[in-house]
Amino acid sequence: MCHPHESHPHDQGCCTPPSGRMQGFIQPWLLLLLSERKAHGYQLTDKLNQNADTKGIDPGFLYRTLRHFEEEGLVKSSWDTEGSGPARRVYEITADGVEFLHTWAKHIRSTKEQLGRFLETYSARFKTSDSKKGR
Amino acid sequence: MCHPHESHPHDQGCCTPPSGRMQGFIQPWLLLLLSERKAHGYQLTDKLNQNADTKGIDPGFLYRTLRHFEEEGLVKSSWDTEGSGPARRVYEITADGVEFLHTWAKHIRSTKEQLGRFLETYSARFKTSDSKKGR
DNA sequence: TCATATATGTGTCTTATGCATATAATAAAC
DNA sequence: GTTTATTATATGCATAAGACACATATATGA
Repeated sequence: MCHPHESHPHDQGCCTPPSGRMQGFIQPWLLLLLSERKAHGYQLTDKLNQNADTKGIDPGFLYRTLRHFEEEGLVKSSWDTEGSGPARRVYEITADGVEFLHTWAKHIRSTKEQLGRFLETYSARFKTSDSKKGR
Repeated sequence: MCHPHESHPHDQGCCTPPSGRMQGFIQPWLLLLLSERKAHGYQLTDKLNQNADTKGIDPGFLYRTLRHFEEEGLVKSSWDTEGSGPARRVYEITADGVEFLHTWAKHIRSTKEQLGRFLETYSARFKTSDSKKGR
């Protein structure tokens, strides 16, 4: 299991470059979206699906994450029974949540820089001396 | 468990910005180092520890990863019984391993770009209008 | 009343990785 | 020459993220 040349559905890490999304990438997007306006899970799914980087989120994961955020005080929720269809749990970001989004953004910036440093070293090692053999 | 304001030793993902290293970050570094010269695990640990981004790797993880790479044909190993101390298992990257490193690098470049797109959206939302309230 | 769309969840499994611990051989100390 | 430290490799176990499948509930239209 987990062969580099087969592409298993949910190969993450291991010896394969993670084919899926990087870990902890959806969460800051959720907080960012909620910082724009309050929304319920289904709406958030729609918005995430409009962005290639966050497309195809698992609803189970989404709702669990939102509940988790609420436990942590990053968001708060209330039921919206207005309108048609089943009730929606509407999430709203808290001050703590906004603060936390800022912390998360700093982390993402630093991760991006780490990746940049890897790519620099990598490029220095393989600068055009790619010894392209066929392929 | 996993509260944003407590900093647990190995908080990864969840609702906290991952405090440790991002998933799948050490592996490409290992292949990159091995693409420069063959080495045994202990040497690789030393080299990783010289880089702030890869410092403090767990030996168990290192050796397991190397064995895994070997199963996948990305590296091959042989015992070095010369010199003092216990035998060292010396790892050498294969052609497949080099190719795979390139694939991995592409993935890292794309992840970096994803992070960039998040940060752009984030900055657009919070451009200096940080509404700094004390804190 | 039965199917369908909307909306929110739970159960469970795999995998990555950290931490603790085990093993083994040689070198150095006593 | 036996104990201790250093070098080196490896296994066992716990946890957490996330994917997948499935369960639940309400409203609407046929």
